[in-house]
Amino acid sequence: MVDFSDLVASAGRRPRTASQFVEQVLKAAILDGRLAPGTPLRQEALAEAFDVSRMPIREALRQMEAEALIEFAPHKGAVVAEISAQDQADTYVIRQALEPVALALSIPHLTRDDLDRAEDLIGDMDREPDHGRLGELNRRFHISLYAGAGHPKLLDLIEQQLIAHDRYLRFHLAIRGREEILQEDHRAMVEAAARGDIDRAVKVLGQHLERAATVSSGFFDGEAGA
Amino acid sequence: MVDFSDLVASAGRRPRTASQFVEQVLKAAILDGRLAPGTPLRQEALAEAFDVSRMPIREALRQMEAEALIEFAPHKGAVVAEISAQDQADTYVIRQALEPVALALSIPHLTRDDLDRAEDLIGDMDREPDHGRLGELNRRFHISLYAGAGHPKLLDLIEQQLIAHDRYLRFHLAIRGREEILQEDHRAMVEAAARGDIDRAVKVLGQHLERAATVSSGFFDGEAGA
DNA sequence: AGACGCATAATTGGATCCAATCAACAATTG
DNA sequence: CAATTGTTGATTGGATCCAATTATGCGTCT
Repeated sequence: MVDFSDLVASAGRRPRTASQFVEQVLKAAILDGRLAPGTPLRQEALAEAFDVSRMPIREALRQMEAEALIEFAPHKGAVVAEISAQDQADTYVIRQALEPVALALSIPHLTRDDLDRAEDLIGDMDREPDHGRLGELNRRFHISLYAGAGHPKLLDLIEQQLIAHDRYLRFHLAIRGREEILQEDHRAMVEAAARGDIDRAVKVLGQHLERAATVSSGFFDGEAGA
Repeated sequence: MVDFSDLVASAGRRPRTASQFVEQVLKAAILDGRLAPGTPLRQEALAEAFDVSRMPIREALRQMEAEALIEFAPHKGAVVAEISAQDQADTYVIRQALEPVALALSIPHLTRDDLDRAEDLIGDMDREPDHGRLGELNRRFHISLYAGAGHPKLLDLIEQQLIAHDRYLRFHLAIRGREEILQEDHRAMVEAAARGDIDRAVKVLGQHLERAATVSSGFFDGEAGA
């Protein structure tokens, strides 16, 4: 059983509406693994923990359903979406299709600021002791390299996939340590991007995703305990 | 001003919940252009037209926001999402990245049924007089070719992009007639897929999307009247 | 005359209440 | 004794009501 009160206590700044607040907190909790897959989300319990009525809860759940973070069944309620080898593989296939395109489009327009930010994030990842925050840093690193791509819809879509990836990264970090981050690839990508070497950067990114997918794919076969 | 009652009158079978019914009707109306971009969606007016309370309306709107079909501002309400040359270009970039991957993965596993369905849909498109329904047929055609790809998340994502594309296709059909469908490309794709010729099929698909994007891109420059 | 401020109306966000649906368990029957 | 059916409790879906926020229009002041 999960104590939802802990979640709301650890929340950041409250947004304008209660719905957004609920969504923000639940989303973060699902992504960093505090809410395990399959956990039922009872509206009444959540309402009490957040000290609001059931209505903002319902609206937040509806939106998270559309983001595939939870699964909804009419008159049955919501549960945290399951993770699976299949789902993880899907995410990698999609990232492999989208991110090289974004990177290639982005590199010609990358600014010094973008590259600095990417390098800073690599350093931040080296120093970050909390696994729960590594996912966000990794996400921001990748996105910073795609910042010049234009095509906001493309970037939104990639961010969604990176968010989905976060859930898996969390598990891998907990079990196998942080080798999964593959920081050498990150450095090589920034270096190639800084030189404007599109082909090289795209190739490294492709290998990076390929390697990450391979390392990750073994996870569900034996070690998936909890 | 739009008469929402007409929309609800033209609706199909009612799903289990009122929210789903509202969402289904509004979604279809936005996609086929009956609800123009920028149209404000007042909850009270919708509630009256659908003969339900404002609550199912709100839940439906929330979900459509997550699908980017409407735009939401706190305390201001919802409007039908705008369309733009930029948004259309984004959609094509994303489709160009995703669909060739899906097609290549799918072809080895396509069944006779899948191919028959694709061919039937080409014929249906030739015979369909209603522009509003052409989008759905085109969508189903593309998806039928990707049916063997596995990776359900990838297919869902592609379907989302095809849905987004529907809104633009509707406008092009109304203004320039149905040349935009490029049925020769469709036939060539099925033919190559049936032969198991992945390279050829992927190449035709890439050109198909390229040509469609080119034809479409001129749209917003001069002819956008309404 | 134009701009600012205040009051009022319209609209959405949230709370509370009721109805419909589903799950679990007990009683009954073959 | 197993299967089925009725009944009760829990949970979600929907309706109504109230509060908070925003837009609009008028009046006043500069």
